[in-house]
Amino acid sequence: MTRGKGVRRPPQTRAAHASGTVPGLMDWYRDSGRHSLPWRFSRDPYVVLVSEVMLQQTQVSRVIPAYGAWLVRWPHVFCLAAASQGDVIRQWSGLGYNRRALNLQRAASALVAAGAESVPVDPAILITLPGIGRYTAAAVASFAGEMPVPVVDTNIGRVLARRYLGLGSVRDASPSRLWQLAAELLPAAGPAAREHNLALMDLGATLCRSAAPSCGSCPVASSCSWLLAGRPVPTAGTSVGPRFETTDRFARGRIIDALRRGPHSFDSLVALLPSPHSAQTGRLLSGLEQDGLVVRAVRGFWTLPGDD
DNA sequence: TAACCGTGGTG
DNA sequence: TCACCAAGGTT
Repeated sequence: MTRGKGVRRPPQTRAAHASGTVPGLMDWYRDSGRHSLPWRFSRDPYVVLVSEVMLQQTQVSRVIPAYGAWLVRWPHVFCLAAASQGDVIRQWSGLGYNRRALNLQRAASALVAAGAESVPVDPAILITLPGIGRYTAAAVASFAGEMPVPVVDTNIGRVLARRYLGLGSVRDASPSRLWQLAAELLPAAGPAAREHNLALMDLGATLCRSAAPSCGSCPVASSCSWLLAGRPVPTAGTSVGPRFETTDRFARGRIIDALRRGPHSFDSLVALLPSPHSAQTGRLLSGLEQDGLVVRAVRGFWTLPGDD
């Protein structure tokens, strides 16, 4: 397939890092960036899209093995578009937020149905696809397409909020302000913008962490508004929810995981929940059916879509 | 817009 | 132990 076509090491020449819009950032990135993350060696927009969707609210360490296995099985957008939904949901096992898997294939199918021969890198097109929002569209455009577009994820947002706005938490900053800041700081050339975006992201992920940031090692500490203000404490977090095991999210996950192993009767699905109630199970199955994650089969059995 | 959507790691 | 968090998106 075309997967290997765009593979190359990120440029690490001195010239690419000699200057930057954030003093100190690119020199730090050259020495301390996460250059070995597998998806950074590719410029194939399909490959980058797969990584970005998997990384939505999911840790890097959990994505790495899933990413490799996914691309072995479906190395091109054509392959994913032709896969069965059940197989796609099974392959997503362990990543959570199973609608992401379905949306990723819906996006692939929509592209192929529209005559595309590859995943586009135009963020205006990408954002029209299911499961792709502002961040993911920008990430594919910048990281795969090397287009000079700003990128704001939770890491970059936190770095910008602290360094430029003096806010301890990204939750205290307005998203539009963060995107505006990211645009103002963006280098003009696409390849340089890509490295800049990755550098900000790595700084947020490794030093400028949400909890216990390592300001002592930070390359921009001397100009950080938040640090200079004495690291004021962020506003209080959200209220505490119920135990996870009592939530719909947990029960939905149990049901999907059971159906990954094969069809189940309604009664067997009721039985595997922490507190077995047929009313709750029926409500959950209706919701899952609405999402397209489960299908009613014969004789009151339930399956993953494509397994029936 | 606030709530919802999984799962696992962490201090 | 547990509240918080993790390369967000959708409704």
